[in-house]
Amino acid sequence: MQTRYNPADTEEKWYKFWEEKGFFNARKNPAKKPFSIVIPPPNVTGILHMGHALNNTIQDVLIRFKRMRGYESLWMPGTDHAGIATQNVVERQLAKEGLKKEDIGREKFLERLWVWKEEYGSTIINQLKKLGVSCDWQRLRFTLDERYSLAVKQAFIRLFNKGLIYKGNYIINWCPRCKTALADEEAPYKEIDGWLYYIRYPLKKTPGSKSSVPDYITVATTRPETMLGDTALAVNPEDVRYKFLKDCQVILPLVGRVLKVIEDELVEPEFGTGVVKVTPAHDKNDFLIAKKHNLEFINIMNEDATINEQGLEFKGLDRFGAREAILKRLEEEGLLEKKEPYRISAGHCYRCNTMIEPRLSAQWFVRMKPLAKQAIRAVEEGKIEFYPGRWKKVYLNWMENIQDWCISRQIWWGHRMPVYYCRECRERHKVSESDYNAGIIVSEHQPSKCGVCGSSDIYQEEDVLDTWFSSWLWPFATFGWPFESQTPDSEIEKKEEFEYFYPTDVLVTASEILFFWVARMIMAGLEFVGEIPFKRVLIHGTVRDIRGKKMSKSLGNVIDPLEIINELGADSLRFSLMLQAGSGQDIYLSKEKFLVGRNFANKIWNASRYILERVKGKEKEYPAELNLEGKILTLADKWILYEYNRLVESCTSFLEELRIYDYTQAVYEFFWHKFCDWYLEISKKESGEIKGFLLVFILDKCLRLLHPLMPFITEDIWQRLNIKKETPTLMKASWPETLELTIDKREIKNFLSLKELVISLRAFKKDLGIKERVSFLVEPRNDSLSKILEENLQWVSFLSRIEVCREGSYPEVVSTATIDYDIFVDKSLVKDLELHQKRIEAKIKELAEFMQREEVKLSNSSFLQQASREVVEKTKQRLKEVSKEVERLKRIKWL
RNA sequence: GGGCGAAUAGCUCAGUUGGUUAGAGCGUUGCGCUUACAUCGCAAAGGUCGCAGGUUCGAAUCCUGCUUCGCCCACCA
Repeated sequence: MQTRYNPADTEEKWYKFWEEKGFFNARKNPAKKPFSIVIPPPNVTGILHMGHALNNTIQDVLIRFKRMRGYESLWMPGTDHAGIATQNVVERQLAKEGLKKEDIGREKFLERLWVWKEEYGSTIINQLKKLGVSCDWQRLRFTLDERYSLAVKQAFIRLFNKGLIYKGNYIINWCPRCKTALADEEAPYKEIDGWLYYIRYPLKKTPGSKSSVPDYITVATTRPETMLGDTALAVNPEDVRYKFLKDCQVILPLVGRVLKVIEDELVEPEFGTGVVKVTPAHDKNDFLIAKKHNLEFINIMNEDATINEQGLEFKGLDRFGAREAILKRLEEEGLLEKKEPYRISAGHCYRCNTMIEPRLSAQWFVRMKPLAKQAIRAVEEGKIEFYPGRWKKVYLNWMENIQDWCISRQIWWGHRMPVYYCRECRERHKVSESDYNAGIIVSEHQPSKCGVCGSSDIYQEEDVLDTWFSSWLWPFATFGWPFESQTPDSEIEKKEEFEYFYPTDVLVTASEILFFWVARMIMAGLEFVGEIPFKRVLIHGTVRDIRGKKMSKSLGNVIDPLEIINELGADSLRFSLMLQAGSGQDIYLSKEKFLVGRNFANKIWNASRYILERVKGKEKEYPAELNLEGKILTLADKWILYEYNRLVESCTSFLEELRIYDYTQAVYEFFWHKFCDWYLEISKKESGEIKGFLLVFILDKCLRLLHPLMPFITEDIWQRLNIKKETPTLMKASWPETLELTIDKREIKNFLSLKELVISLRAFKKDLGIKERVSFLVEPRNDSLSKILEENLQWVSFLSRIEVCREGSYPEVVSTATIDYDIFVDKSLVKDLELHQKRIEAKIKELAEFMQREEVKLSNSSFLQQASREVVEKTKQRLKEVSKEVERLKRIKWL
């Protein structure tokens, strides 16, 4: 074994071994309890970033832990077709050839998309493998797989038949670059700097009205270009300032249209001038008002957000160009009163960041309220739990205010909607804006003729479904649902497999997709299979750079996990992430932070190297389990076994409670600072008949406990151990159980006091400026301690780098003390007493202050009466001990 | 506008029903090649737990208010 751990030597080798031997695969196994997780399917266009690394490491830790604990542990992998994102990639490819997708047509374009998918679609999967994830790759799914597509169609049909899907003309978020509708969740608001423009709309007095009217009325707007589509002005009904508007006509500048004047509570009299221009086809609010007041809808834009023929002279300009042109014209006509700087919040496409254009168009929607109902109940009743629990509120808050979901997309890459139209029926009905259901046939396959009129002139809906409309079925569609309508392609798509593994146990995700995905999966699970999709939801933080900025390519602040894997190893990456992933907090990363993992891996490597060399050739094969009968254990042996037991217990319960950080911390602390720093060091001076076995035993168990975190290095070392192994791989080895130990607590205390003695000696020596290995006189406070010191003298001397004397005659001594031992050294050897004196004085002061506080407490009758007896006893005991300590420290000062 | 969260050592964070002298990692300072490991070991410095009240015998922990920061939601022209 080399003196340094080299991950490159091990990682690929072991991953291949695991995968080829089928260790990742999970199948229905009645002898075992199931444990399952479905992966949040990465976009097929994705490349591994730190967020994936974090998310998947957490899942792998849980999956590996449960597998070792004896569960049939399934991790279902797959990728998401990511409609817009993937289409964009191939569109860019086409653009390089000077082509648009329309040039080659839908069919050819989709062909190219599949070619792309076949070539690059497994990139992210291969990268995940480098991370060490133990997914059941035989089950790899893709949301556009044939079988999966069937599930999507079925889901659509079922909802449609229940009346939960409808088509309608509404204002939706339109991305003029992607040329598609987007769901509200896909169009997050961002604040940008803009202006609030004050525009004068000329007034004309109507014949017969008495009041005097001004020449114009001023309207404030942030989007002057939409005025081309204005059909009314609105004021608040309570606003007395504008009552006169009833008596006049408002003329829309530049266009000349006469506008209605309406009153609506939605108008805020304090904002701007208190008069709102109403553009029903280009603003969500205006749309609602227009519906209420029966206004005319005028669409002034094309799908690429250029002005259409409704825009008169501005036709052909894009929306921002039109704004400039209109402002210029208004200014020329003296109708632009002023402008004020104003922060506008506007939706932006989550795929390409283009500013959203609210657009009136015919789209498909899912009625969410009925679906949300049971999904709310499931969480309220605790059937699904969030970790950390605070997300429950966020979830409920969103669900209770849920809006209908726009699921149609005007793109080509995706599940084309299972909707067909009968041309005859539609023409006969002269389909109007309000009657979208005429001539609609919803069906899995294209019907040969119309069920109503018998016509065979039937065509399919052009739109595809929102990608999330397929992802929300993920926890059951991946198993091959629906089972009724098809025969399984293979044994892993059998209904029994689904029934065994579903509901899944934990869903691990970042908070960003709580609404996009998690909430919707809960609704889908309950709606389509009548059962929650997962029992627990673990929400981890977002990965950020060291200054707290989200990592993104455009900011240039990404830390590439693959680079970390190449430089430091996957285990280092995994461990470092888990150690920082706190309790769902965002994590702030810099490259240096990954050194913790590398250093720890190296520590494991070297500790193992030491042990393996030490026991080399001693035994042919060590037994797997500990039999201590008739064996003599040293104090250190007992202590490490005692600590080991505590470790096993806490690791197990931490992992069961999804407290991965605590688990990581615990196993790190034990291995490095207890096992290596103390037990291994002591073992250098302590032999004993079973020392070798104990070292191997603890190492074996630590490798098991560490395996979920650091699968590669642990497997590599474990394979070198000469113990009796129950499986060919550590992956499938059993998770450690606590030992039945009969260890007297006093012995642990005695060990700890020796440990404290060593620490005091080291500090004492340093304080006094003694570098050489000189003799110290150590006097135990009682006889039994005296015996203990005698027995452990060797390692105490060794670890404290002094000669421990039990008898000595010092003419002049300096002394210090621990609770149980007094320590003396010949004054002539002391080089620097001052530092030591100062520290002792400081310590005395600190303890005296503490004592005072405790004394006050104990003289307080309410404390004595009301605090539990246990607490009072403890306080008294503590005070006694501290006062003893102070006495001793004071004595030292006089020497 | 509504909701959620955070504020603890120079930095990043633990601190689970209120009860040892508030912890760790990194960083800093000093010492050290001792039978694995300098990607190491040892020792040390460093904190009125954001502010102000309140509850309590006792508050980093519970309550109220305030300040600062972050996130999410919303039909803020």
